Amino acid sequence: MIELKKSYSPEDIEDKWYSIWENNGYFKPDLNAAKSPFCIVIPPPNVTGSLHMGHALNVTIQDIISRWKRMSGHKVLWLPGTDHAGIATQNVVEREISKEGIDRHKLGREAFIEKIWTWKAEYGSRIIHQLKKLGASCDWSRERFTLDEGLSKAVREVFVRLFEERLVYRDSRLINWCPRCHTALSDIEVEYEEIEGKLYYIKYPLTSNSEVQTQDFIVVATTRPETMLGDMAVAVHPEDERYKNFIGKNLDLPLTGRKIPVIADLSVDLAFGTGAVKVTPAHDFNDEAIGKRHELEAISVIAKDGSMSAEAGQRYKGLDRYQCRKKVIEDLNELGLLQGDKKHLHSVGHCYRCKTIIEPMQTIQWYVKIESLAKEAIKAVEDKKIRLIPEQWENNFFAWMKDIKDWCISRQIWWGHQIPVWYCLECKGEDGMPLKISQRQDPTECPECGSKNIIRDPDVLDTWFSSALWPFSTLGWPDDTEDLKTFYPTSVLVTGFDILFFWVARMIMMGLKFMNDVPFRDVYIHALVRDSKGHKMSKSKGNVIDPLVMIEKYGADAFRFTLAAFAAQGRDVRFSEDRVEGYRHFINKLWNAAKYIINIQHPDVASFSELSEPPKPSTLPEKWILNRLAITVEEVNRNLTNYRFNDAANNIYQFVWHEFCDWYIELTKPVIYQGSDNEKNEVIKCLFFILEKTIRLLHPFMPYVTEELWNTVFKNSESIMVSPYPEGLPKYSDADAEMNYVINAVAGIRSIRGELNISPSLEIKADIRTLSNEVEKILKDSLPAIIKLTRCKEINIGADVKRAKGSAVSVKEKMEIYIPIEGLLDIKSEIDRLQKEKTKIDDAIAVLNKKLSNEDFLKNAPDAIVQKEKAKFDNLIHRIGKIEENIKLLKQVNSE
RNA sequence: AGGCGCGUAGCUCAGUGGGAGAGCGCUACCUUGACACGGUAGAGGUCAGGGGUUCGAUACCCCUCGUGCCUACCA
Repeated sequence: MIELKKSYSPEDIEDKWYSIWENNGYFKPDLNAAKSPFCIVIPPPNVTGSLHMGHALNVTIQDIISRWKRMSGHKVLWLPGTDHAGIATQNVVEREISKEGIDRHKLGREAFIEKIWTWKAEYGSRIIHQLKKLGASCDWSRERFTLDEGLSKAVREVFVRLFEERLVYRDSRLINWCPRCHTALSDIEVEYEEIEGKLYYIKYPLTSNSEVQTQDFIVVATTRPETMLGDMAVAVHPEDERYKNFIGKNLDLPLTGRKIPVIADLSVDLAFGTGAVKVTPAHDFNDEAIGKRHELEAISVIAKDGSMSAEAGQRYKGLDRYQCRKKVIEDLNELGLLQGDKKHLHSVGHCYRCKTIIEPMQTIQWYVKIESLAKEAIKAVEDKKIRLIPEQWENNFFAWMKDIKDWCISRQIWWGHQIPVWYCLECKGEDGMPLKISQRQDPTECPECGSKNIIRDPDVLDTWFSSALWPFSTLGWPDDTEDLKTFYPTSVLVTGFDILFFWVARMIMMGLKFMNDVPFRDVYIHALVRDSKGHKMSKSKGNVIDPLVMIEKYGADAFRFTLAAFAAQGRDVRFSEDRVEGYRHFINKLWNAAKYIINIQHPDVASFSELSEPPKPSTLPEKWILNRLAITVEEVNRNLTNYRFNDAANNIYQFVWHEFCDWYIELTKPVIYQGSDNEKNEVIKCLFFILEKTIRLLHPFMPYVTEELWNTVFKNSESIMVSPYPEGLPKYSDADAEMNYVINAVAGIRSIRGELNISPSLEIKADIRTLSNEVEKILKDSLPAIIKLTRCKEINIGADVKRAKGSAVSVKEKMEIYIPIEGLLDIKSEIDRLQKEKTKIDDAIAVLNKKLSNEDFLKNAPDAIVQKEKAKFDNLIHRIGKIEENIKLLKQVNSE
């Protein structure tokens, strides 16, 4: 005897099924199977990470696709792994050890890296456990980490080849520097944030031996007064009448004793500030460009830790850049050279890892020459070798790729792939710098001069360098592995738009360069998960919803289904917990439908669970529900193909609840409880068939509950995971329209009962005048069901049915429904009752009216409460109208 | 400043050249042999506003307002 608990409780079964799936190897593709390959590589979460809503959405979508494709007959590889996340991880561990009063420099490079590995061993698998909680069907036997031996080999190979082809180079220029992380950052690792600063107006006096009057000066406007210590010129627009006479003259740079020239440059905006710009080539990107045009020197007055350098002068040296700003202002003020300041809104670059304000800094770094790589990537997208979904992202992609700058790939940190370059200290390369050596094996001597006096570059590669190789490095490249042959190019990449440039664009470039083929065919770009107000979730804002809490409260299935239902293309997700609760109810609904079905008493009921052929019914409800199922199956498959997960989820929801449960199951009850064994046979077959198909259809969305039902109700294969996905079911196209008449008849009778408040326990008579023979036949065939659903004792159907005196009417398509209410209701006392109710409602309206015209209430009550009260008010108004109508109807019936 | 979105029920959101929808919330009734995590009947919307195209616009085009994001600039 099969049994199901009264309601579904996820906590009992989720972990159980997950380990059964994993232990039975259902997540592993069979490479020898004669099936077409399908592959997704996971966007590797940071090892430091813990599951957030973004991951949850991302992973749910990938799992839906993977399970769907697996059931649809592909050999599916969903390859998981984690990213070493250079700066982020180093920061986390640095914070950890600082609690013990240690810093990494005291510890030394090797010992520090050792610490990180220890930390990774302990905490790095947390995120993996959390992915499993969601039900992710990844092949864990192929799990990768970006610092694995194999992936490191790929990184080495790629770097050396780029080096050999001169696509990487070393150069000294201004870069974004994080003084806290103590490393260079690439352009996109800088986040700009609008902050309110001050614009200071500073007087730069003309040098006294000039022919112009000595009291003359130029006023410059700056937000960063401390950088004036490194000023090399003041630039004005060549056409600016105010300054024309100054061009070529010298100014005394206050606080320094240096003299700097006034130069003319077209980049100066006449309208901004004073029209005169102080030029600090060492600490500003625009100024660097001006400096280059005018062959100015660059003096770095800020050191790499954000303090002032010796070049800033004895008075300022060692001060923090912001302390120095204060001091410079004070000093200028004392000298009478500060004209004033005003508030100024401007956006300032911050480190994307630690949020420290970045400092443009002159350093030597490694770069990837990107232009040729970008060209190929653009072409691949233009030629539709890669599809971006939704397509609108192509615009952003092209815009970014066409304007892309060389990629700074060296980082002055310790955690990551150390750059495989050695410098010979004995001989020089073409550029006059120490000779650079980059080989697949660590060199022991200089290949040019044979000197053993070589040292390795201490820097590591940008963490995104190894991520860029992920689609092929994880499959075994540079070795020619079976996995690589089978699964590259991968099928689809599922990712958020926030890493489109960090990651996706670079994978495309590297894939095309080193595999001569795109890394994936489709890129499905999903939305960001935001809070209910539309803000990004972040710890500092305190608006984070923890996916694990959702799973614990509602179960993974309900949570996953919610994410799927929210995942409309091209729109951000504003997460609301109410929806999760709603979908948990949906699961319970499904659970109870299953309970209804297996509780049916019938001698052969067990045999129906092994049904594989679709039933061939002759009765309308069965034809109708099979037709609805066939159409739902078709739509779900189509929507999944088009990455329309929300539509697919809604298709199933609608079918299960509002068609299968609301109508079909109700329609089966007369047969199940009163029908003959033969009639019952047909219906039971159909019930089992629908249930079986439905849970398979739902499995990619709700893996756990469907597996549980599959194993409880059906025993025909080991797991629902390896059963085929429904498709191509037979349709009964006429059934829809025919069933509609039955539904209308039922709805019409119910409507009258509801409106007139006829007790549900009262069995009534109804008459239906049909306006076509077809409708008459259909309704007569379904009579027992209609009677049962409307709790009638008798229904007359026919073309010649007349409206009896004193009956209420409901008009539907091709039929008129009459219910004689004389005798059902004691009309006089019903009118009395309604009058009394009317008085009650009148009072309630008066009270609410008073409340809603109370200004204190409107001012002080929360909006939601006010809205609710207003809604109540409207509702009461409407009800009073209805009651008046009904009183009128009853009076009329009474007089007939 | 430029680009890309969004503005539909009280809230969170789907949707479409012809019928305005879902979940939650709200009102009334109902413990009807799957389910109160339920059922039935209801209320609630100038589909932001204004123009245009069309026989017909919530949907397509233009403008305005509001709002979000991205890129650039910000001395």
